[in-house]
Amino acid sequence: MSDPTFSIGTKLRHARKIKGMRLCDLADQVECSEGFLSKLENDRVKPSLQLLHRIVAVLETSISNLFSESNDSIVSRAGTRQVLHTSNIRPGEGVGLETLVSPSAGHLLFGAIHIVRAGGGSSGTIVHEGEELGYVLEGELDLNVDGVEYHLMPGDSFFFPSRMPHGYRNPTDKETRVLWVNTPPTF
Amino acid sequence: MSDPTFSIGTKLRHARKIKGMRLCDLADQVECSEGFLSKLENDRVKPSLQLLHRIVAVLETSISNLFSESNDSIVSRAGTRQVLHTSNIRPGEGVGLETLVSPSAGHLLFGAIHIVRAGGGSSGTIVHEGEELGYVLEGELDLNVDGVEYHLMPGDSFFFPSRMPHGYRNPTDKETRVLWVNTPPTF
DNA sequence: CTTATTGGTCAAGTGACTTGACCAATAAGA
DNA sequence: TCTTATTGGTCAAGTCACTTGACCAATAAG
Repeated sequence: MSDPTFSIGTKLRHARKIKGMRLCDLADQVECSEGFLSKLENDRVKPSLQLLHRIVAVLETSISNLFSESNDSIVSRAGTRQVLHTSNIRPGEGVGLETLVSPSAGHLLFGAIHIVRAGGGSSGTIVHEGEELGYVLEGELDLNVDGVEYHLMPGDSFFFPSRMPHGYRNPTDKETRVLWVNTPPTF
Repeated sequence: MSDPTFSIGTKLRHARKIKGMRLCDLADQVECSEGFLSKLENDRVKPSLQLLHRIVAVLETSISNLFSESNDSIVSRAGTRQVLHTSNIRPGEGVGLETLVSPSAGHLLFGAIHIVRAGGGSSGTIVHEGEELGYVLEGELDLNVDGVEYHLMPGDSFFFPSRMPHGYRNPTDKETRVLWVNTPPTF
């Protein structure tokens, strides 16, 4: 009822997974033993603050992030989300706004972002492992997956493995809003 | 450009993961070797149709499902989704409709469903592994996670580990629509 | 000056998956 | 017909990432 959403160990493990590191990689960089990190992620030991500091530095998170009870971060409110990018990628390609739907950047098996694009906004083409799912909340979207073009309307959705080359654009001059979910690699 | 979305091996692996089985479990039930299944899931061998038949039987999928090119199942259209439940759980609790947003039931690292609930519709409380994310598309939702009640409006979202006891209901007599994403256990 | 406690190390163990050597049964070639 | 491939597998050893338990130095407490 008042437990933090995730234990310290779980948060650390997720933060590590998101960076695609193994225990031995982290142990190398942090300069401590792999076994100790394992116990740490399973909440079997308490680290010193010195060590914890080195760990969060490597994992690019913060100690406060680890310790935040963040009970309320179970719910994320429409207007209050953390901004990831305010992209204005290339001239004439419109603007975009990406905000974080899943809480506290990381510590997750999958993540979701809310994307708003106006006036022809487009994206690059990224290829990686994992899977991608999107749901068009508002407006229209031209999605290109593996060379095939799909035109999506509100309520339409898509799903594909991340390794398929993909990109998208807003073909209209109205705003398009998309909820985009994907997995980090190698979970 | 015309590859199937997933290879046979990947589909088989996902189907197995969804059932929470290890290679040795499947090998036991199918009565073949673990090594061969490993090679099969990595697309290094072709099985006989007899063997494949036994495998899909255990995994509760079908051969046609494995071989479907399903290029177009990358996109799922608003009105055309597969219905999972048409629930009318208990008298006085309203009705619900759950449709599948992610394609072809299974073979996925995570899945998404679209939930529509009218007039006080509620859900049971399930506890399992994994993580849950939801986004309120329309209407209002009362979400209960680990004994704490949250009231959500359109555009609000939630995220929590599946092991926290959770349930939800529609507190209004209007329709509520939610996009719900979660992971199968043990990925 | 003992005796705990804290914060670690190290090496062996484990679970799940992968790999390579091998093999029986059918198919094909001279 | 008698080799010779090819197909569809088995089996045991190997690997990878993680876990576990025995141990240990340094500080704290009785």
